[in-house]
Amino acid sequence: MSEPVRVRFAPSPTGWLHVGGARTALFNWLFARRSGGAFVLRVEDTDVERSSGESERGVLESLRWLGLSWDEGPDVGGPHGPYRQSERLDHYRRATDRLIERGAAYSCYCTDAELAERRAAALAAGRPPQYDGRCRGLTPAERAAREGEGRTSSVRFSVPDREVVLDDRVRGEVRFPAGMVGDFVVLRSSGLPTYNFAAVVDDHAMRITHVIRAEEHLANTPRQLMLYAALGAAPPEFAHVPLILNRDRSKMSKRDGEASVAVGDWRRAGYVADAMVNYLALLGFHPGDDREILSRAELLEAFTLERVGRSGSIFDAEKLRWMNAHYLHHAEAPALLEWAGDFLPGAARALPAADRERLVTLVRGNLATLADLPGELEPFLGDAFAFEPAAAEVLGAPGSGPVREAVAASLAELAEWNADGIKSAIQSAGRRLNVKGRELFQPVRAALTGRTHGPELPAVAMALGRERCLARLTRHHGGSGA
RNA sequence: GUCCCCAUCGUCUAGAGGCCUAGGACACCGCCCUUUCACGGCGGCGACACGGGUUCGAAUCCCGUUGGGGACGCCA
Repeated sequence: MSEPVRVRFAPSPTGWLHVGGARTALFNWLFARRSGGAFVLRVEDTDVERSSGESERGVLESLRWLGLSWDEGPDVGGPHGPYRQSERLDHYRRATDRLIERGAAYSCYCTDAELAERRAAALAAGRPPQYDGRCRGLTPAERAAREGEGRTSSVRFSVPDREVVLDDRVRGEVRFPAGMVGDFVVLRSSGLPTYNFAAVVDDHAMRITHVIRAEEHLANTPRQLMLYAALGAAPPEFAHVPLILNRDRSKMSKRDGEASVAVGDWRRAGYVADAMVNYLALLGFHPGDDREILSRAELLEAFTLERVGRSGSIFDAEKLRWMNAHYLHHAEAPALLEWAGDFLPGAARALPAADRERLVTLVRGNLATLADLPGELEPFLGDAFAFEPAAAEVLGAPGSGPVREAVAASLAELAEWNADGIKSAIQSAGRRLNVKGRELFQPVRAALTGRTHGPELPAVAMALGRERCLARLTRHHGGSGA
């Protein structure tokens, strides 16, 4: 009851951190931090073919970027290390020996080719593609014979023929009928453990109390429960969270035309971690009220497994974008500048700190991602521009329509441009041409800034490079005419 | 094929028998705000997969159908 909570996130370093993995990590982190428990990071690198140190570094880096700090892990150590499965082989070996001693596991001499052939045959015949258990009852003599042939062996678990009942924290009671799984491999012929076995041995050794993971592991759970029983260990609580889906509702994966699955890609595209965390938290979790924007503290305060849904969710890049824009729009200048990092153009970086802050504050309302920064800042930066020729070009350009004419008329009066003057210039042009002020002000300002901003803009723009703003104005209205 | 899971607007979701002529958000479509550093406000469109029960009453409970997904690996 009062046993301290210990949860873990166990990525396999075979690629970049997937948004689904990120959400699983986030839920674990939230659960741990909320209860004052420990969050353990364990690297499941038992697939030597696909695992790499580079991937591990990438995954850890993405996790750090998201701000999901861990208490124990391969980089920081801890009392139950090592935290990389490839460094825990002796644990698996010992557990395997224990299983064999108890008659709960046995050596299997079947080869990959034989197994694949039988699996295909079973499938073709409409039978479940399970291992048929043919090495289970081998006598010592038969085993010796096979070893004599030079066959290598793996170790399989003797699956007991009984129903397994799981009481899942998000799905409730789930019953798995007996006879559904065949004897599965726990230790490969290479000496490396398989996922189900390593996870059980480690979760037990690391004193994990709650296993919060994706629903794709639900079907693995009966196997793991049987292993806990055979090992004489008490299983942790399980909570299987629904999958994150592609548009076609299949498990989210990288494919053409779909949103990126890698957290790092979103980061590089100018998304900020707070928005990502907020968005991911709300995929499958609901705070219980109408809030959509929740800080980490609010998420922490609201999070419970009881409020995690049961059905899969499609990853909606549009909503993520909206949320990202929200965070950008509401960010204080220092935070925005910190987030901006490499997205900030060199010319802006060269500015005095006060100007830099003023500049980003000015354009932040127009940003959807940090990648919009260079474009939004461009009118205020860069080379000086000759105003007179540009203005002449606009005024002499063809085109018609009251708005365009009024814009041109305003421009003419902008020779004496200053912060107070722009509005009266626009208004007087509007009066002359009988066009509502709003219709004029909008396009002029939109042209100036790319979108909307208050009149302080001209003053700032003037200070930082008014010619450049005007260049933009002439581009927009000089070309499109009416 | 077998087992398991899931099922409310296009999408994320609220809803735990009457508060529902089903609420919020994104997107979309209109309208409004620009003597002011705030990036907003208002409105519209739009869903309980289907069929049976149970009940005075069902989006909510039960059964079935359909649909979708996941798992059945010496991947995790």
